[in-house]
Parts: sequence; structure tokens; C-alpha cells
Amino acid sequence: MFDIKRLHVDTTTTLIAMEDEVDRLVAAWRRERPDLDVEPLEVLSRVSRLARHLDRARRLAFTEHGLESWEFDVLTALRRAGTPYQLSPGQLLTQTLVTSGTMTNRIDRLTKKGLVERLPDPSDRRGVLVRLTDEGRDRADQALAGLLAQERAILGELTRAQRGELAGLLRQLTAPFDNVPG
Amino acid sequence: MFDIKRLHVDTTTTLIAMEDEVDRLVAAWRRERPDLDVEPLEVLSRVSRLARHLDRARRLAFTEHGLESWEFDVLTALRRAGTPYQLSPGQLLTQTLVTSGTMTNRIDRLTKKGLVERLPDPSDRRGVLVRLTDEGRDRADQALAGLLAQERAILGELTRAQRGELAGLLRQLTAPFDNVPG
DNA sequence: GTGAAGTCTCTTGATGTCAAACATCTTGAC
DNA sequence: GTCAAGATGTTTGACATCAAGAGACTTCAC
Repeated sequence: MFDIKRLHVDTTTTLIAMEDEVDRLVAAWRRERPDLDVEPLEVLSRVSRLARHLDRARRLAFTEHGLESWEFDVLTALRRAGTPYQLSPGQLLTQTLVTSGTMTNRIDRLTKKGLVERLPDPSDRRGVLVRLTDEGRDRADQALAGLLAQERAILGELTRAQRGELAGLLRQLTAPFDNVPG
Repeated sequence: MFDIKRLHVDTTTTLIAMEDEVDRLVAAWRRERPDLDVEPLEVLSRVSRLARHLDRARRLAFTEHGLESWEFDVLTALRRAGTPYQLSPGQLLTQTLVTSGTMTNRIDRLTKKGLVERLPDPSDRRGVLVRLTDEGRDRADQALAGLLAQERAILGELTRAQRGELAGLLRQLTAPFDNVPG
């Protein structure tokens, strides 16, 4: 088993490692269901919970720039595509992990706000291309700067080496999802 | 900068490290905005995306047990509390990271399904206690076993030591959120 | 005791998301 | 050519979530 929790049984110096909600969660399971091996929760429950915290923090950061989180997701996907800043709804799906109906709705709303526009795909008459307007591009750039500042603050807990290690381990978990069309 | 990506420029042996969507995302930003340091995304975008993938996988696993994800979250929080399997809505909030209105709604629906029941708090007349029914307890236990099996499969990518390391690094990021009431 | 401030849960209204069905177009085997 | 299978984007209806605020109760200083 892991000894990590041993590090902070001494409550006088919590500098070494703070307990988090998942520690309490896992301890509770070990008490209630000692027959079960709940070790997987140590990793994956933390991922889920951290993501929820990040969602909330991002929401706050974006409202300062007059954007919603979902708007940021779509606008930056287009921004990353480079000139002429256009992608198909299908390409946007794989980047944002939402369903196609949701994406249609998002494009509608962004079009109404003048941040993107819909064009027919010249090479496939079923298809559509979504293009960023100039204002959409500016808004995306501003919000990205804000987001990075916030994320840097959150990651201040870790050294550069730790961040690299964490990124590598997470990549091993995400790669199967991203590469097998699931 | 990180050298991690260097590991898999050789496309003949991808055993070492597979590229994921965030690698592509970061590469795109470095091309489009070379003036910006987007290193924080290497960690936090992976956390968010992995969480979305996990959400989907969990949803599938739970439907096999006739439960929704949100039902699982509430039922297991009560299950972990131990006999007599009851908590206040407020305690459930902090564990599930939803707003109070959402929790009210969840308790309503679980009550209708006969999985929990609402009792007046004997020590505080503003308060309520939510208690698991016998059926609720059984359903929670079954679904937990299913979830753990699935999570073990996902984590098969990593060695035990890597899982321990990952858990430790994630704890450092989640602890500030969990301990400073935010 | 009394009042102000805080806590706890529920209600309300707006909104975003999903799953599933659908219309349109493309592709490839024959 | 033609037709079935697949791909693409949209529509629909149900539903869960959130933010904000209201109502009921508790706590604590005085």
C-alpha cells in the first residue's frame, strides 16, 4: 500500500503533504468496505474532483472577460487552427468533447453574438465551416491570457520537474481515449 | 522546456509514449501564439479532458447497474458515512461539489425512487437528515464494485509506483481547494 | 431576553446538455 | 449507374444544473 498518508499524521507540520477530500473518502471506504481494494480512487477521484474545481475557477476567470467557459472552448479551438480560423463542426466536436447537438447550439449562439460565422463547405455539400470573426479572435486571445495567469497560480504548488512528471503520467491515461475513437 | 514530446517523434515505435489531444493542442498554440508560455495547459488541460472521458465511461458503467452518475455520487457519500447511513444536505454538498439547489433536487428524486429518505434533524430544526434505505445501500455497493473494475482497467496503463506518484502530485493540487473553503 | 448576523435548506427562472431521431449528402461495391 | 451503408449537421424533448434569493431557524454579543 501507499505510505503517502503516513507523511502527515504529524499534524504540527503540515508542510509536507496536506490531506485532501479524497484522502478522507478513501479512508472512509477502507473502514466501511475493508474487503474492497479502492486504490484506483486515489488517482481517478482526484482527477474528477480537481476538474470540477478547475471548472469553477475558469468560470470566474472568464466572466472577467465577458465569456462563458463553453464559448472559450469553441473560440480557442478555432483560434488554434490558424488562418483562416475555420473548422467544421465535426472537428470542433473532437476537440471539445460535446455531442453534435450541443455543438450546433453553441455555434448558433456564437453566431448571434457575432463571434463566429457559418459558411458552406465548398468541398462537401453536407458540411459547414465555422469561421472566427475578428472580434471572436480578439476575445479568444484576451481570455487565453487570463486563463494562463490563473493556471500558473494553481500550479505554483509544484516545481517545474513535478509539472513535467505529472503531465507525462496524465498523458499515459488520456492517450488511449484520444487515439482510439471512443 | 519539456523533452517528453521528443520521445515519440519516432513513429515506428509508439510504445514509449503516445501523443494525445493535448499534445496537439499545445503544439498548435506554440505555432499560433509563440509569444505565450502555454506550459500550464500540459497539466490542467489534461486533467479537464481526462475528467470528461471518465464521466462518459462512468455513465456507461452505471447504466448497467441502473444508476445515473449523480445518483451514485449521493448514494455512496451516504454509504461511506457508515451506520446509520445519514448525512445533512450540507455535508453532501461539500462531498459532491454541487450547489444547494441541485442537492435539493437530487434528494427529491432519490426519495421518489425509494433509495433515500428525508428525516428532520433532531438537534437543529432548520436542518434535515438524508438517510439511505436498504435498497439504496445495496445499489451503491453493487455500483461501486462495477466502477472499481472499470477504473482498474483504465489505470492498467500505469505501474503501481506510477499510480502512487500520480496520486501524490494530484493531492498537492487538490489540497488547497479542499482545505481553504473556496 | 432581544436583535443582528449567520446558517441551512428549498424555490424559482433561465440555460446548457444529452440522446435519439431525422434530412441531406457522399462513398463504394456491384 | 444504382443502391445500401456511412457520414454530417440539425432538430426535438426531457432533464440536470446553476445563481440568486427567500424562509426558517440558530447563535452570540450585549
